[in-house]
Amino acid sequence: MYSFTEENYLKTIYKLSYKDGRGVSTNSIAENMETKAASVTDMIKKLSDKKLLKYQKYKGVNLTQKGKDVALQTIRKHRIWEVFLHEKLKFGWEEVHEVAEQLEHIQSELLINKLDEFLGYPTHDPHGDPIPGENGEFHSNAFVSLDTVEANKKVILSGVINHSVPFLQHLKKIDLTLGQKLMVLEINEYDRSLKLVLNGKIEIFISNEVAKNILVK
Amino acid sequence: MYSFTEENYLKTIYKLSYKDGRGVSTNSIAENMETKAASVTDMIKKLSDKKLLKYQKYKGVNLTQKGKDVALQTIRKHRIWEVFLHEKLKFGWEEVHEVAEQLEHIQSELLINKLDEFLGYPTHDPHGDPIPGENGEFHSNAFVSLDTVEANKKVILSGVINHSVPFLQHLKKIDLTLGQKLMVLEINEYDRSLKLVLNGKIEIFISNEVAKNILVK
DNA sequence: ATATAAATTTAGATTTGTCTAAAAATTATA
DNA sequence: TATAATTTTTAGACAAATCTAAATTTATAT
Repeated sequence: MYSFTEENYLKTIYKLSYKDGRGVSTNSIAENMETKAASVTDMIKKLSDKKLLKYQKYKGVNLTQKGKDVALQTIRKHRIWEVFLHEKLKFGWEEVHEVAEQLEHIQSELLINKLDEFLGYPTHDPHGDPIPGENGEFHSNAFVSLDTVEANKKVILSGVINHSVPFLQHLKKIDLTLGQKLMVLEINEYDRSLKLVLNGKIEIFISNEVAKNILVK
Repeated sequence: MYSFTEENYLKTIYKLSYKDGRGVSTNSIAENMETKAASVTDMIKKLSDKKLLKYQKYKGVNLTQKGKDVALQTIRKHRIWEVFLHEKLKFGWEEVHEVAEQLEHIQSELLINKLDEFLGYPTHDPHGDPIPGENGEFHSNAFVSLDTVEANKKVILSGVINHSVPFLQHLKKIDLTLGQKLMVLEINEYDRSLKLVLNGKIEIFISNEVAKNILVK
C-alpha cells in the first residue's frame, strides 16, 4: 500500500506534530530523518498529492486524517513487534527499537492482528509507550516524570521520555526497568538529585537529569 | 548488506541451479521472478561484479560460494519465519509463504538466531522443507513421493513437492497435513489413483497427480 | 548450410528516493 | 525598514531497479 519511506515520513511527521503543536517544518523533518531538506520537500509533495497531508509552500505540513491513520498503524506495528522481541525473544529494551524499525513495514493485517493476539493484546511497549488499537485509539498515559514526585510516595516505573540506547542501558545497569516498584526517599535541594528505594530494600542515587526522563505512576 | 532484490535473485538462482543442473538461464530466472529478461541481465551484471555469481554472456549463470551462502541464509530465514507463523501464530500452511517472503529480508543476525532458539531449533518448515543451519548445512531429506509407496506400508506425511496455495488448501480439506500417519490401502492399476487409510480409520481416495506431490517417510 | 526461430543483450527511458548548488521566500536584527 | 541570516524550494543530477524496442547471438529445422 504505502512504501517503507512513505510510512517513515508519516510516522516522523506524526510524532513531530505533537511536539511542535502546529505545522511541522521541513527542517525538523529533515533532522529527524537524517536526510536533507530538499529531499523532504520532494517527499512532502508526493504525500500531499496522495492526500496524506496538507502542504503550503514555506508553511510546513499537517497530516490529514488519512495520514494520521497510516502513521498510527505504523506506530502500532512497531510497538507490538517491540513487545514480541522483548517478551518472547528476550531482547533488551535498548535493543528492540532498531529491529522494530524494519519489522513495522511488513505488510499484513493478518500478521499484526495474530501477533497482537499471541502477545495477549499488550497495551504498552517495553518503554512504556502506549500501543494504538486497530482503529488508532490511544488510551493515553497519565504518567508523571519522576522528578515531580514528592518524597515517600510509592510509584511504579512505567515509561521513559528519553529512548536513547545509552540512557536505557544506564537504567538497566542500575536495576531500573519497566514495572520496577520504587519510592523517592530524599530530594536534594541543591541539584534536585534523588535517593530512591527499590523494592523497599536497595537504595540508589540518581541525578535530576535521569529523573526527568523517567515516567512513573 | 544485500538488498531485498539481490537476495531474491540469489534465492531464485539457487533453487533453479538444483533443478537445471548447470548454468541457469536468463529466461528461467525471468519467469520465476515474474520479471523481464532484460531486467535479469542487468541484475546479473551487478551480482557478477559483486562476485556473487559467475556470468558469461549468453551462457547462463552459476552462483559462487559467496552467492550460495547468501541464498542459503535467505532460505533459512524464510523457513524459520514460516515455522513461527504456523506454530505460534496459527497461520495455515498455505498462508505462511507470502508473509515469509517479506520477513526473510529483515536484517538482523541476532533476531533470526533468537527466533530459532525460541522455536526450539526446528529442522523443517511447515511444508516439510529442511531448514539450513547457521553455516548453511543441509540435512537433506530422504523422503519419497507417495505414488512410489507400495500397498500396506505405513508412512508419515513429511513434505510436499507442489507448494501452491490451491494444492495445500486441497490437502488441508481432505485432512492431509504434515505429520499425518497414513497407509496405502489400494493402488488402482488403471489410473494409479490411491485409496488411503488415515490414523487407521478414515478411508480417502486421492488421484495419482496428488500422490506425486506428497512426500512421505 | 542457410534461413528462421528463440534466447539474450544493449540502448535508452522511467520511477523512486536521494543529493548538491543555486534561487527564492521568510524571519530576524540592527 | 532595510539588510542579513535562515529556511525552504527549485533545478538538475544520480543510483537502483525496472521496462520496451531493437540488435545480436545461439539454436533449430529444412
